[in-house]
Amino acid sequence: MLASMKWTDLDDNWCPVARTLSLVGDRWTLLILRDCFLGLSRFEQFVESTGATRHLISDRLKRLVEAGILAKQAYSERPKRYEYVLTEKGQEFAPALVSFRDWGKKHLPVRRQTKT
Amino acid sequence: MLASMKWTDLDDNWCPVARTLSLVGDRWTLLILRDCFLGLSRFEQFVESTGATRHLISDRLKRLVEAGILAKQAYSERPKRYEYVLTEKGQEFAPALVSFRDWGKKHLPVRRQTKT
DNA sequence: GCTTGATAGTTCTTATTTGGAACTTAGGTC
DNA sequence: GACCTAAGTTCCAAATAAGAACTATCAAGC
Repeated sequence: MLASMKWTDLDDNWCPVARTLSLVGDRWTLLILRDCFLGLSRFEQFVESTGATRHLISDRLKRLVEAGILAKQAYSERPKRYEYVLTEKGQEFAPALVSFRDWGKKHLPVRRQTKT
Repeated sequence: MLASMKWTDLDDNWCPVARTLSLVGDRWTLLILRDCFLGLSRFEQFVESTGATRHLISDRLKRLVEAGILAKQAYSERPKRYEYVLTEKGQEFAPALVSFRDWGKKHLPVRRQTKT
């Protein structure tokens, strides 16, 4: 690996960690997955819960569906409304998120600032 | 969470996953950690192994040291040369990386393209 | 004591990605 | 027919990353 590269180029890396990161190695993507595990499934919910822009959510959901981690399902025909649910492949991300959760709980306690 | 935000703003989020991601929710940061677990410790090694730009590596190492995940240690006094090693806090990331590795091995087999 | 060679960065300019807000589409409610 | 909801898209400005060259500090060779 002589020259610099973009993260999407990692998808064919020899290392399974790198390949995984080429898909989900991104703050918002992982937050969306967290939300899915918490039971959220709709576009507006992801926007509200993560605080990311609609543009980002749109892009990341597309990526996740393409990767077969989420599935886009119509929950209403008229008007057409869609929701995103974890596939089995997506479900298997649980251990990673649990690891992050545990690490965060142990090492990053909330500093309760007086915020408005 | 009404307005959009930056990922570094996640550091005081109610969710431990979000707080963790505010630190390491970034492709290169996690790749650097992977490298550390593989035994790498020097600037040039990270540059070569990850394929990220020197700028990025520099920035991410700083962040990781600040967060107490890596420690910067001099391995030579003259000339001053430093290496980066996992702290205990950093070591405890192992389960997350293992999860990523396992997920990648299972769901993202290498497509052996004939690349130059 | 000048040149070459590491290592660990920094600087610079350009390109790509995000942020923020408004707009769209398609139907529903009052 | 004015307003509402959900799920996006579009636009421009701002922030971040890419790519390459440059710097600092010493060691080794000649």
